[in-house]
Amino acid sequence: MEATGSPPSKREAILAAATRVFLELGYGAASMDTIARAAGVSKQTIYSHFGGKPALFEAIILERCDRLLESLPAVADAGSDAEVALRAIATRLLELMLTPEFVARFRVVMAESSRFPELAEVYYRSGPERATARLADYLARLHRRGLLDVTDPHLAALQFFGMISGSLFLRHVLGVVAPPQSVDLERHVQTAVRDFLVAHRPG
Amino acid sequence: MEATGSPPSKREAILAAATRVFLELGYGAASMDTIARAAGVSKQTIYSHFGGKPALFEAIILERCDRLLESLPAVADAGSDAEVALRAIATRLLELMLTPEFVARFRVVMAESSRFPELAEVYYRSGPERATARLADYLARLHRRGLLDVTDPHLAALQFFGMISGSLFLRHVLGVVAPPQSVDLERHVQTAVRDFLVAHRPG
DNA sequence: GTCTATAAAAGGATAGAC
DNA sequence: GTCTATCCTTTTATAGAC
Repeated sequence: MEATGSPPSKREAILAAATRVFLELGYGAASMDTIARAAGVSKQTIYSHFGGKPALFEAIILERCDRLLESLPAVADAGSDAEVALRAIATRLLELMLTPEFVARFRVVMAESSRFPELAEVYYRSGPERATARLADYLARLHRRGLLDVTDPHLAALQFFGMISGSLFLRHVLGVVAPPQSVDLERHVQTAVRDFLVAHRPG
Repeated sequence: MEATGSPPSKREAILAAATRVFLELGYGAASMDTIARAAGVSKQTIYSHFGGKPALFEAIILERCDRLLESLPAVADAGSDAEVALRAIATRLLELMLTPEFVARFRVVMAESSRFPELAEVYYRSGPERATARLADYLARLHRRGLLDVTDPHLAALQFFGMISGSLFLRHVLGVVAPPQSVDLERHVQTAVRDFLVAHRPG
């Protein structure tokens, strides 16, 4: 909104600080005092700009909601080999989802999904859902060109993403650091993509 | 612990009420006052039995932690067809994970995984990890009998569970109720199992 | 707009009677 | 063991000066 110029305004300072504090402490434990101190402003300034704690929270969650998707490769549009493209997509997805910031954001959105149902839904629609739709489009194109056998692109996309990220993300989001059976990410991606291609081999 | 007899003791009333309140409101928003009222006891009685809020929380999470796994079918041990067995496992897994209680429990454990790191780890180890290990065992047996080609049972189990539950659970845990593209669970399971079998066909 | 100071409320924990 | 009443801290939100 506000097409304010270049100087790092108080508003931006508040947004940055609030993001840090909310993601680190969660909604409940993050106090307006802490955020104010972290931003180097007074509490009143925050209330002037955002109105209250709930509004500030929604602002910082929705702020970068779309940017997460942008980083998913448009590699699907490149005319490269399907296996190469799927590996690139899978690798990028994992790199993104295992990021501490992504995990923290996911945690806090889910934790507050009862208090902010609309927020959780917007988060899902602008993130996972659009990513799935984009992959489904790509798979449909491969199907039409006869390179892959995908009768239900949407379902296939869901299962592909689940196979890639499902178990690993679960472990990460629960904060399990030292797994008994460590997983080699590269090998994981390679195996999953190969299995997917075998299952959808045309003819 | 306490081999107390049959009468619905105050302790059990507290545990039941605390479970309800914690799962519904989350750790932060659940006050000891609310729990006391819900249990029909005074606050002091709770403090006498459990010592404090953190201890009470850990008690109610760890209480049923193991029971979740028990309900996963030991169907793998039956000498039935691999496809039938995998479908049964997948179906049971989804039935379990899409339960409101499971989702609520998962949400609250993850939301508090920063405050209770050990708790989150115990939760993971006694739930997802053991389930994965059990499935990996089953896949290894199928491999030895030449019925399936599974060189890395643990990895395959992770990917199978991910493919089955990953995307659907994500959507559920974010509270998305009305999906744009609804998913037929039975069809989902059938497709996933078939793809898995094709990818691991021996020979 | 921004700050300091304060109000008003809620929650975790405890003291003391029975 | 259990209850009632209370203390103390923290937190959201606002009032008023500059």
